[in-house]
Amino acid sequence: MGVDISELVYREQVSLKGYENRVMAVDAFNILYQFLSSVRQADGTPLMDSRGRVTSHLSGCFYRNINLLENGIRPVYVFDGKPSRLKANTIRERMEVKEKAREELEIAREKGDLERIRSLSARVTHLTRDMVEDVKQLLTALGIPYIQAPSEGEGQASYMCRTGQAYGVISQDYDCLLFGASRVFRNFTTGGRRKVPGRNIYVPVSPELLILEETLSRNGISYDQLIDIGIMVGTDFNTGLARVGAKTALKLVKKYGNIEAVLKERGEVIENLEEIKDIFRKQNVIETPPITFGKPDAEQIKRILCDDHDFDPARVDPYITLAREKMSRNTQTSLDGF
DNA sequence: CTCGGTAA
DNA sequence: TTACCGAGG
Repeated sequence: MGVDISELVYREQVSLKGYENRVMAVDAFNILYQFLSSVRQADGTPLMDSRGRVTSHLSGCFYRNINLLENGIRPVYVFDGKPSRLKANTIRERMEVKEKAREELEIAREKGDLERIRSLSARVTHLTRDMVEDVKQLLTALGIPYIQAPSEGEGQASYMCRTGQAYGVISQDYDCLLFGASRVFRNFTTGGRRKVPGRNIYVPVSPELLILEETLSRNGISYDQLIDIGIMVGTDFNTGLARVGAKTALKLVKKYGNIEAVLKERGEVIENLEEIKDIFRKQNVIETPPITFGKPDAEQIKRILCDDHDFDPARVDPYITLAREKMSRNTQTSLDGF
């Protein structure tokens, strides 16, 4: 998924504390896919309401936002728009992988292999229009703004970070660095551990902050060279060079200066090279999207979660109260600042 | 994923 | 307090 340059990226372990009143651009599709694949029962079934509609995304979105708000963070969700034509291959490959997983899931169900059923169920998840709509409504009810990106959500979120409209981007993907995001937060959650798939063991997971400038300076490369490295390794918009990982790509770029020189030296070609670079450098974005925070609307939240999707009010209510208090306090302090 | 009761 | 684990919808 995305570009794998993790070996080259400078990162720091952080916590959710210490980012009060910071605007964070959330890569919405990225986080929603996480919820869809992870918020499940032991047998792989997602959470559903009484009408059989999936609610995993709503559950994840609600609790995650409560946590962010509780820590004084101001999230802005950024949704994907129309993908670049160069992403067609990646999209088709993902569909094929899902189709294969669907077939394997049938077999696993027949065998009753629970662990396998669970991991395959996570892989076949698909984000529907309705789910996206559900989340947008919930965000509005929570007073959290969202932006519809013209094209790549990561590109829009990264642009907002690069231009200081957001402090950082919340995403699992390293692509954001190629899009120029100065700070990327991964695993930005409260949960301290994650289950290893297929094994009954857990590994500690804590939020980490990826820093673009440090990544560039410590590797002795420019931003353009980082993009070159990403393209050599492979992105959503191109297949990388055979047997070239992040470390090799770094060596090659440092030796020859840029990707064009590397390709010439090796007698290789990458189709649409300039267009791919432009996707990262000259993003198709809304330059100054409106960002307005509101107060959580208890009635709307309860209508969406409890009335429409069977959430237990006893579980929802206390968090609405918490969010409302927190949001009004934040509004107060930001007003005091002026 | 996240919550919350229970065990250590 | 912290770790674990079943349930949430």
